[in-house]
Amino acid sequence: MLPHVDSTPRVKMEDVARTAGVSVATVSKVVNGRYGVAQSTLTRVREVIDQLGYEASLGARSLRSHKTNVLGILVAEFEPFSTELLKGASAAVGATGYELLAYSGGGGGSVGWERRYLSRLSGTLIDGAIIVTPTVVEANTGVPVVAVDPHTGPTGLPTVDSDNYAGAVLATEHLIGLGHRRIGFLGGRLDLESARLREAGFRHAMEVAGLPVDESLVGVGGYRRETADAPARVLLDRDDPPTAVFAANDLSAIQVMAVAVELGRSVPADLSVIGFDNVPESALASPPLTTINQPLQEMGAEALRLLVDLIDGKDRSTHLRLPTELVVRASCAPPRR
Amino acid sequence: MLPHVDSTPRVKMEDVARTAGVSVATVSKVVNGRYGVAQSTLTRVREVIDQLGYEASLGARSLRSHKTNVLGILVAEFEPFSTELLKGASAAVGATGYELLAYSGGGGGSVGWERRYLSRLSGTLIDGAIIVTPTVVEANTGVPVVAVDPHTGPTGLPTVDSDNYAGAVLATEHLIGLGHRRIGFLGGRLDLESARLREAGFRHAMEVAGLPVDESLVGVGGYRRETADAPARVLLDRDDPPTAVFAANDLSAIQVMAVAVELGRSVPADLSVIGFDNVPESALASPPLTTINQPLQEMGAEALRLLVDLIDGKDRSTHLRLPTELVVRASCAPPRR
DNA sequence: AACGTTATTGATAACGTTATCGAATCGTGA
DNA sequence: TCACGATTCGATAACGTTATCAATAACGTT
Repeated sequence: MLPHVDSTPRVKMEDVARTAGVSVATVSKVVNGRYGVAQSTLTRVREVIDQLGYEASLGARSLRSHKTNVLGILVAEFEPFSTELLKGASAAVGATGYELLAYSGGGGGSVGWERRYLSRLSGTLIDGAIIVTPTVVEANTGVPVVAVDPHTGPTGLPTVDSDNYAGAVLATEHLIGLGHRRIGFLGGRLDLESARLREAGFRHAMEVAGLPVDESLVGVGGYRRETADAPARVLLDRDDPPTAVFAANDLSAIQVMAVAVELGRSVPADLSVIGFDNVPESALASPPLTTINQPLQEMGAEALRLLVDLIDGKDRSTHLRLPTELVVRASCAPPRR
Repeated sequence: MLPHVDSTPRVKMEDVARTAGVSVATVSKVVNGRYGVAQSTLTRVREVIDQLGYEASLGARSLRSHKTNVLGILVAEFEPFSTELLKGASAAVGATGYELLAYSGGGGGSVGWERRYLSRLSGTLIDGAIIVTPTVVEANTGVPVVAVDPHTGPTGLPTVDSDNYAGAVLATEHLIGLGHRRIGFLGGRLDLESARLREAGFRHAMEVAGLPVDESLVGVGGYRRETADAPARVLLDRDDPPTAVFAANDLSAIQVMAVAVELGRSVPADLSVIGFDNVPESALASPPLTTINQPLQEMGAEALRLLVDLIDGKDRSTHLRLPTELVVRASCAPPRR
C-alpha cells in the first residue's frame, strides 16, 4: 500500500535517543519536561530533537498516557452551522493551552454518530469533546462532553444553546408586523429540539396575533437544501400560496427563495422569506436574507470554555442559553394588496 | 486527573471478545472484515459489538496498522479562509469513504507549524494531509500531502491555488475604472506567495494605466484584523489620503473600513475599499464589501480529490490553479470630485 | 573508610489494536 | 482407517510512546 511515497519514515523517539546517546526513557522525560534529567543531557537532547525535527506521535502518546491536551469538536458534517461554531471554539482555545481537533465521519450522518465518534476518539486522542447537534445524548463516556444545540434539551449533558423559542416568536412577529396573515412554516429536522422549539414559537406568535395556522402550510424542511426542496415546492406551488414563509433555518430559507424564483415569483415582492441562524451564507444570498441571529461563534467559544472548566474539575453552571435577535435584510416586505 | 468523570471506561476489544466467547484476534478479524471466520461466529460477534456499542480506538488501530481511512486538513487556525476550504473538502470527502479530521494547534502559528503538525499526525492517525497556507513546503513526509495556497508557489508539493495575480489586476482595474488615481495598497503576510502575487498584480495594473505608485501608500496588513489595524491608520490618517484602498484580503479590508469610519470617513463616499478572497464575512460587512472571489470551497474539494488520487497511486496533474473573479458589492464608488 | 542520600539513567511493562503463523478441528476420498 | 487439504481459531509479537522502578554514580557525613 502507498507504494510510491517518498519514504523518510518518520523520525521517532528511538532515533533521537540513538543520536543523543541516551535511552528512549530519557528522551521521553525531556519531551515531557519531567524532573530528573541532568542539565547537560537536557540541552543535548533538546538540540538533537530540533535538529532531527522530532515530534511525538499523537496516536502513540495518547494510547499510553491518556492525557493529550487535545480537545475534540465532533460534527456530522462541516456545514455552515458547525463551521461557525468551530471558529468560535478555535478563537477560545488559544488561551487554554489545548489544541483543537475537529472530526467528521464520511457524511453518513446516521442516528447515533456522536456515540460512535466519541467512542472512537475518547480514551485515546482527546481529553474532552464538544458534540454539535447530537441526536442521542448519553452521559457515560470516558471523557467530559459538552453538547451544543442537542436533541433533548438541557437534560443529561452540559449544554450550550440559544433561545430558539424566543427567536421564532421574533421572526413570526416580524412577518405579522409587515402585514402578513397567510404565513407558511418550513420546519427543521424532526429529531432536533431546536426544530421543535422553533415551531412552537411560531405557533405561539400566530396565536397571540389571533391568526389561525393553516396546517397545509406547515412543512418539514429538514435543515438542508436538498431536503427542503420538495416541501418548499409543495408550499409554493398551489393556488393559494402563502404571502410569507418562515423557514426554520437559513439553508432551507435560501432554498425556498430559489424555488420561488424558479416558479416565477420574486422575493420579497411576491413572497417574503425569513430564516434562522444567521450563518454568513445568508448575507450572500440574493436578496440578502432577513433572519434570526444565533451567536454561533459565541456559542462555540462558551462551549469550549465550559468544556475546559469541566476537565479542570471546576464547578460551574452547566447550562448556557444565549439570546437570539432579529436581523433585517432584504427578503421581507409587506404583502401585495 | 479527571477525578470527577462518570467512568464507564470505554468498551474495548477485549470486552467484546470475552462476552462473545472468542479471542481478540477473532474480533479484530470481524471488525476488519478479514477472511477466515465462520459465519456463525461472525454474526455472534457482530451482535455483541452492536450491543456493547464497541468502536475501535483510532489511536491504537493506526499505531499498529498504519492505514486509518482518515484524511487530515491542517490549519494554523480556524479562521474564515480555512473554514471555507474545510467546507469544500468536507463536501468532497463524502463520496470517498474516508473520514476527515481537521487539526489546529493552539493558535501559536509560528513558522514551521505545518511540519510539526504533520509529523505529529502522519504515520499514525492519518493517511494523507492537506495543509493550508504552509510557509515551509517540504517533500519528505511519510504520507502524501497536498498544499493549498502555499508560500513558495508550485514547487515541491502538489498544490492547489487560485490566480492571485490576475485577481489583483482585476481589483486594481476596477478602482481605476471608477476614476480613482490615488490608490493605496495594504499587503498581506510577507512570507506568503499569494501576498507577493497580489502586490505584483496591483503594481502591474497601475503601470498599465500609467499611474505612479506612491510608495508611502503601500503598507503591510498581514491578512488579519489585528495586524492590519496600525498600517490602515498610517494609510488613512494623513493630509493626502488615498481615495481608494486595495486590501490584500477581506479581513484587512474590513479593518480598513472600520478605521475609516472611526476617522470620520464614510465608505464608499469618502473612501472606496476593495478586498480579496470573498469569504462569507465580506458580505456581512457594512457596507457589503466589493472583493475578488476565490472559489475557496472548490479549492478545498479539488485538494481533497487530488489527495485521494495521490494516495491511490493515480497519476494525475499535480498542480491546479483556479480562476478568480470580481464581485461588486457596495464598498466602492467613484471618487469625490 | 564505610555509609546513607540524592541525582541521574535505563530496562521493562503497559496502552489497544492488527498481522503472522502455527494449532486444532472438520470433511472427504482412497 | 488413514492421510491430507481446507477451514477456523487463538497466541504472540509488534506499533511508538510513557510510567515505574531498580540500578548506578556522585557526593557529603561520621
